[in-house]
Amino acid sequence: MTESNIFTQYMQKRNVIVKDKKILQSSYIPENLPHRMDKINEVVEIVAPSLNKDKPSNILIIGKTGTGKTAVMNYIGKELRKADPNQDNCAFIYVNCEVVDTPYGILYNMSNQIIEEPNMKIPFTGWSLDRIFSELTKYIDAHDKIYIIVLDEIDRSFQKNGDDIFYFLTTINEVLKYSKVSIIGITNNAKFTEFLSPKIKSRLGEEKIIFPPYNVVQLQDILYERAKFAFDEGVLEPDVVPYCAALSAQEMGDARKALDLLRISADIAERNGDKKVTSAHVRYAKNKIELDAVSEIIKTLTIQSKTVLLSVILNKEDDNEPMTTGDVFTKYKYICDIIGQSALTQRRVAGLISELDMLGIVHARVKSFGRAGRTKEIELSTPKEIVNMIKGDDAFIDFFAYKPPTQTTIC
DNA sequence: CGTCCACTGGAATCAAGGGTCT
DNA sequence: AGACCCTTGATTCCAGTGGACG
Repeated sequence: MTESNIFTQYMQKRNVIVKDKKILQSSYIPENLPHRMDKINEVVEIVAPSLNKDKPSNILIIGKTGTGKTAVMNYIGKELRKADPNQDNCAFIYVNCEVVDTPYGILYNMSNQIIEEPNMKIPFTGWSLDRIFSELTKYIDAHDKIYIIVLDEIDRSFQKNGDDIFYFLTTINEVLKYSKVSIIGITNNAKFTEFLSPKIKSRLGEEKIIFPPYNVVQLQDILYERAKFAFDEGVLEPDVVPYCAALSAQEMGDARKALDLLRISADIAERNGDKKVTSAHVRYAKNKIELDAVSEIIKTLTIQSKTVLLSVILNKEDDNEPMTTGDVFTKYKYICDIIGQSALTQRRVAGLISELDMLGIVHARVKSFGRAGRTKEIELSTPKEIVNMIKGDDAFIDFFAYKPPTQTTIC
């Protein structure tokens, strides 16, 4: 028995309604992937020869977020390891290009999964790409097996950095004598291949598999499949799963969102001390998720970006008219002046606005006013909570403390 | 129908800051 | 220590461009 501490009372009164939290994580790989057996079989059929040291075709997997692409690949990876426990014939490597989206980052990540000897690992910065390429090639060839490399969210990295890595990976087989590499690219952008150079395009897309979005019924099955193990009988009100499924089906059948929704709903119920999860919890969870997503993004913004955003907010508060890039820039310079921050060029600010637009924090569309020029019409599209968060940011304390000499109090 | 404004989009380039290697 | 390497954010330059106005 441990001594009591400040956590004991919490631990004792805590009511637990989720038996096993990790089952509800979207990263968890269930024993059984409902409505995806057909896709699994398609991939297995292509990949299977690797167990006999034959190189499988490269595969390009296309499908919207939350359609099970990653889950299927992880599942296959798990099975592949079961079939070849010592990885004598084939090694399965999974790299998510979204987390690390620089060429070096991807290569670093990938290489260190491939390279097992600790003293041969690649340092996380400092080397030239060429050097990694050649070390990696050498290492791979020395091990005489099939490497299956899964590149998740492949389009992310590509858009930013061109196709160097993919060129390397798709042509590496020409240099290899003993080992072979086969690539499985995962993308949620159906038009991804358009950007590729013809050579890479044909290599990468030797086989294409398309993952359609889930419909409501399928989403329900997926949720029930997990809920079965995560909750005791009767903890979920009967309408909870259908509600989660319905909400997520509206968002392009995203199973990850559906799971998040269920997990967070349960979390909230738990923290409230409720014995059951109800649709009210789900509504609350949906709200929380949306808010968290935006505030997470805001936290990672540069000070400059935040300043631009603040400028947009203030512009909107001054008058509700739609604003232009010029308006935002003027106000932006004004803010910079007060908080003593060097101001960027208009060009750069216009760029930052476009970035904020892509993140969905502001809404901007190009509009032409004929002779009066062409500009972006910018609207703010964030809830109050976020606005307050920006205003409360440390960087702007000085700004809000500052009172222009002529200013009269505004209520 | 052409002009011409006030930006946009893209590309090339720089500087600073992380690091390794010899 | 000095030579290199990669990444990121910012700067600079320049060629468009949609459409209201004349």
